[in-house]
Amino acid sequence: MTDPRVARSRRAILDAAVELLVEQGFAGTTVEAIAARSGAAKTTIYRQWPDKHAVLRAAVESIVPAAAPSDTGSLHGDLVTFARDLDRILHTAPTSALIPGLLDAAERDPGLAKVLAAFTARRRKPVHDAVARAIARGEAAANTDPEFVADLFLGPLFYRRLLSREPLDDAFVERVVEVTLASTR
Amino acid sequence: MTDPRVARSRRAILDAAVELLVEQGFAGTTVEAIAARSGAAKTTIYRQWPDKHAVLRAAVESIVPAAAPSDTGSLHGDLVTFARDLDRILHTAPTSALIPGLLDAAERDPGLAKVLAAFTARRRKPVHDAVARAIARGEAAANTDPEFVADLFLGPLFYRRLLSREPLDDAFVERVVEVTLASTR
DNA sequence: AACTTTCGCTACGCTACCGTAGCGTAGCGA
DNA sequence: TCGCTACGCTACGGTAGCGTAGCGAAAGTT
Repeated sequence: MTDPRVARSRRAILDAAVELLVEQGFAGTTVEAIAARSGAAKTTIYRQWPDKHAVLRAAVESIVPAAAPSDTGSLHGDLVTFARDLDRILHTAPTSALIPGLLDAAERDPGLAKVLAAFTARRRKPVHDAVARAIARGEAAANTDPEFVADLFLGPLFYRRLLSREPLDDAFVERVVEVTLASTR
Repeated sequence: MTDPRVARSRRAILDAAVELLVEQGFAGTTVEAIAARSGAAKTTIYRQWPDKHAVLRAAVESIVPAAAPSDTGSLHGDLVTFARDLDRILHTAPTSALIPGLLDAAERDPGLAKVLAAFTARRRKPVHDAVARAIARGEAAANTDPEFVADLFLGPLFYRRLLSREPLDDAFVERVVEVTLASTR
């Protein structure tokens, strides 16, 4: 159905684009640089996408991170595990460096705004699930609002990453989890 | 001492730059557009700043928002007032539209990272002060960590603005304040 | 083996911007 | 009134980057 050559070049191009987005940001990423790094010719890029924006959008879409649903048996355990995971992602994975640029770009590009929404939703889901399990176990109050828990829990974590630029050390995570748990009772 | 002509053109240029930053973002803001909108000649811009980056930095610096220290007599009142104020700023003032771009630019430009740090610090200060007053009144535990309170309180507010893009309605603010208060006891 | 499709390559045209030079003019201060 | 300084204007040189055209070669397909 699909020519393996197309799949190959497509993957090489998107990988290179992601690398460059991480290194140079949205504004600094050029089609020419993507071509150079991927080994694909610029013409090949334009054969698969109509313009630069489409390429960047596809690149961002290509790395929507896998959600890591962890079921440790307690809400406390689930949240701590999740936060550690998030910390790792926010400091190592390419995703992290992309977030600020994505936030900015989403402000003006509706297409990227959708990608961002998908990102956010995928981030929130494990929290929702953990809360649902906790309610089922009787660990959390039945009327606990999963949405609010997600805001409350994820807010400080992202705030540290984006605004105050401090690390998510264990003590901090533990305190945020503690407060979050308290709000579910 | 300072020529009024310099002050006048400087202000016109920075105002125009801020407007354009809000509308077009960092990448889309050009010196030529700033010149056109401000009524100043491009040469005048380059007489006052060495290059484009310096102009944009100055523009961002020129709108560091005034901190609104509100002392209502209770930590609850202080926080609610602060959150409403923040909501207003985050949805109307030019500051708001600039934040995502600033976050992204700070990722690569150390100069702007400093501006961002100043921004953040100024945001956090009223919270610190409110906590200090609450401790003095005996309303909050003496060992309450103002830094943590700021993270806990501001995190969800900014998260809503940047990531989940939902409004800061009264019910949400009230719940966040409630949880924050609980953490100080 | 014959074909079809995609590829990489080179070479462009074009536009948008950056940053500078030189000029005559208008506002400012003494 | 008279210098001084900043101003706006026009005109450039130079660069980076987008997107396209046309080609022969290579990799797939039947």
